[in-house]
Amino acid sequence: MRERKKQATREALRTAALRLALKHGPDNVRVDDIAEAAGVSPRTYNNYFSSREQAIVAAVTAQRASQVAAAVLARPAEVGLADAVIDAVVGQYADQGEHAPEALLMIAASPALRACYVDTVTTIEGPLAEAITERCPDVDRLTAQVLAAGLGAAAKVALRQWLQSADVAPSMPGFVVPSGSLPDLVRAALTPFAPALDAAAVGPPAADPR
Amino acid sequence: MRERKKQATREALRTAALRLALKHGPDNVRVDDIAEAAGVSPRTYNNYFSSREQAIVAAVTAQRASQVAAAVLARPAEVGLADAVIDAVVGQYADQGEHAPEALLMIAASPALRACYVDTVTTIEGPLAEAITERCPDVDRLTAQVLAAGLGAAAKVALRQWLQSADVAPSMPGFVVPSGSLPDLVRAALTPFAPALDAAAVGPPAADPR
DNA sequence: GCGCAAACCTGCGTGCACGCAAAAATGTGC
DNA sequence: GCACATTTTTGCGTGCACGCAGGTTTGCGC
Repeated sequence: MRERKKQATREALRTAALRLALKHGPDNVRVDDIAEAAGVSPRTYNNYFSSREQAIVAAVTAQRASQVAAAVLARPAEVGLADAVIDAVVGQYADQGEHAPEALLMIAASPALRACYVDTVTTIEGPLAEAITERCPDVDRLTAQVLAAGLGAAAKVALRQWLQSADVAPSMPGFVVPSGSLPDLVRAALTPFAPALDAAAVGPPAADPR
Repeated sequence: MRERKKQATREALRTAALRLALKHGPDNVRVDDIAEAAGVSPRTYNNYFSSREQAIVAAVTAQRASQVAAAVLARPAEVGLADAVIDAVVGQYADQGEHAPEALLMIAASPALRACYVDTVTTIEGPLAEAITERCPDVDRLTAQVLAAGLGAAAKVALRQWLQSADVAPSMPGFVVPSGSLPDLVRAALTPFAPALDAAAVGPPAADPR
């Protein structure tokens, strides 16, 4: 019951942060404003989010981590690890939720928000590693962690590039329209790791014969 | 000639930061102290380093980025990309410089410093990507970036684990002795990516026949 | 209901990162 | 050597993150 309230506060902070940021622009929102809008003290804000941008971004990326893990395990057992994992991650960026378009535009326009948004990919690495070991119990812990981290890093590269493709053009402020399909870019970024994933899934303890 | 002076200031700040941190403990050093010891204003400090920990850590990791890139290109052309790259990265953690032992101990003991130290691995990713494309001009830019990022992520996992292996044991403060060989750990962390590296080096544009 | 322990929220104080604009230092053409 | 354009340094002000030490709420056993 206590947990209920905590999640509620989290949610309130997230949505308040996003709403205010969209309304007044990301630089014209102070932490105090968000806290007040959510009905908590400014100090409490930092018990939930350790930076100002984090709350705004969290409104968009809230349950990505758990979704990815679930998606990996949801793939039929026949498909290889590489396909399962890559499809799962790509799927996360296929459907950006409801009000995401405007939010993403704002995030793309602000360097600080961009960086924070890209960093949230890190949160999927833990669950992803667990999902990998669950699907392939033979790969050892370190390898699973490393593979998950590698995939996360690849996704970050893709995200960064997609978000950046905006401000290369000397466009007027607000005119940031990331070009190309994000899912395609993510898939392209993850594909180089397919050999590593399949190799790990097949013969983890096999010392290479030399 | 101007560049000279900047590098000198950087160096002064780095060494001053490390010296003071070792002397008084990492938490008892303010940026004002470091700045004063280096003979610049506190504000200038933040023109060179964007966080307090960064200067301390930089004293240990200063030219790692360029060294890795050089090491990759130094390997004879016959050895595969995977071996070349992995050896180069592992080599970076084989010989910790002169006064590193005590510095590393301090870094391992402070969570903030640990995080910052791990983050410096990011700086090698750019040069590493360049080195990869230089060695294998056929791999496209995105793939090279992704591979470099993946390797960086793997190295971070290894580093984090090594540094953390200390405070698992309920040891008394200061008694943090990372166990096991760091180079071995790093190699183990990077090895899962070997198949991906070799696959990229061999047939990058080959669409998989289906 | 009642008291108690744990978890949580809050105010305060400190140190820090960084934008901004003026001042100082460093090169450049003449 | 002298005026000038650039780059660096610096002081100042603001907002932010977080440790700490109470006060407040929440849930549990009785």
